[in-house]
Amino acid sequence: MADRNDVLGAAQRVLNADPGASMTVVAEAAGVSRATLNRHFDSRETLLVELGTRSLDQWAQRLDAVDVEAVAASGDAARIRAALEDLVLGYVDDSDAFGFALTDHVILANAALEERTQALADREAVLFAAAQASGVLRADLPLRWFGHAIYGLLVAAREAVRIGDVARRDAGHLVLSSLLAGVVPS
Amino acid sequence: MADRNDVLGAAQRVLNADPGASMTVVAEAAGVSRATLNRHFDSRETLLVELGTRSLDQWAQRLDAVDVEAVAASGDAARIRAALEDLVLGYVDDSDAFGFALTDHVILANAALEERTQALADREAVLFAAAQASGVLRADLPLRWFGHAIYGLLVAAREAVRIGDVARRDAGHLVLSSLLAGVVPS
DNA sequence: CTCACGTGAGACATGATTGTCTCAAACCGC
DNA sequence: GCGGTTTGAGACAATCATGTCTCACGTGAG
Repeated sequence: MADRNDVLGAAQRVLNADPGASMTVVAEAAGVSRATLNRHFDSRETLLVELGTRSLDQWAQRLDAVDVEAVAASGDAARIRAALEDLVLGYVDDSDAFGFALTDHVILANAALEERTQALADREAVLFAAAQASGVLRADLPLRWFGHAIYGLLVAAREAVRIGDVARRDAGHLVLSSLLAGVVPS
Repeated sequence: MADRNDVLGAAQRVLNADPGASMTVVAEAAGVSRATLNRHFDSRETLLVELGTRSLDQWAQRLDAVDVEAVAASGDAARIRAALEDLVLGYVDDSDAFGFALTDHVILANAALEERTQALADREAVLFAAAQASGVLRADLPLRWFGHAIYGLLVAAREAVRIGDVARRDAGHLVLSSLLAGVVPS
């Protein structure tokens, strides 16, 4: 029997491939009838929002995993740098599964999710601020830019892998290296 | 009277704000009846594809403007570097108007557009290759990655401006600086 | 065995969007 | 001014995804 969570997982896979997939397609992919799909999720939006929530959960988990607040508070440049790298590499891994949430309009338009996104961005910003203070990140860039830049490179990596321009296993390194050092030789 | 081109411009503005806008909304924004809109464009897809074409035209124009082929052939590091900067700054300007085409699924799914996108990416790649050869770009990154990275940062900048995290006039510098030098102090 | 429960299949109404069509009015060049 | 052309307004059919509902079936617990 397909667990509610299994359904969610299948939906994630399908929508990741085609964000416009209909409920019928999602149901088929989940090996479940459309009726059952609607028993689990009142509406399409409910499903999308839940998936958005899932991706934010994952984001939060990444932040927890590196213990951003503690690392930021430490002011230790080496720790901050390491946390930053872990974080970005983790994001790249996640973008594989949650990537569609990065650009899906239904998800992006949801007020609750947007609010939570802001909250998570704030948590992240604390790390960025500490990084700037300790010389790990450039102080001449706006604090808020770092998050966006990472986001953009995630979108880029996802697309590059999809197209076949870069191997999946290289994506993490490319994002991290480009982000930190840029594309010009030093 | 609304010229066909005016309509296209209005459609661009509307869809830039809301990529899911209906034909009715587009027509209203263009100050034209839905009937007339459909006289200009057979279908919604036709309209989208035309807008996609427009954005690719703009891209091509940017490549022409810096004369990529000639610059690449010159092998002159300074010229290459300058062209690269002009190109990216130009893209950032364009992303303001054409940005929605960056992520719209109807446009991205169109075979003809995708083909042309590849062709333009190829033209761009020539410059990147010359840049790598002349030491302007890192040789340890895959050639194809540069285009994606730029694309990603454009998406990032667009979003950052939309949110209000960065001022429009700063976007170009942020993208260029982050792309070239990275976010770590040198 | 039996009963409660979840499920699949499918019919159904609904709503939104799309593309077409018609007709009257406005507009254009001559 | 006239006749051809373009437009707006609105009706129209068709399509499609959605959400609801019913009913028969299978299963699993008691």
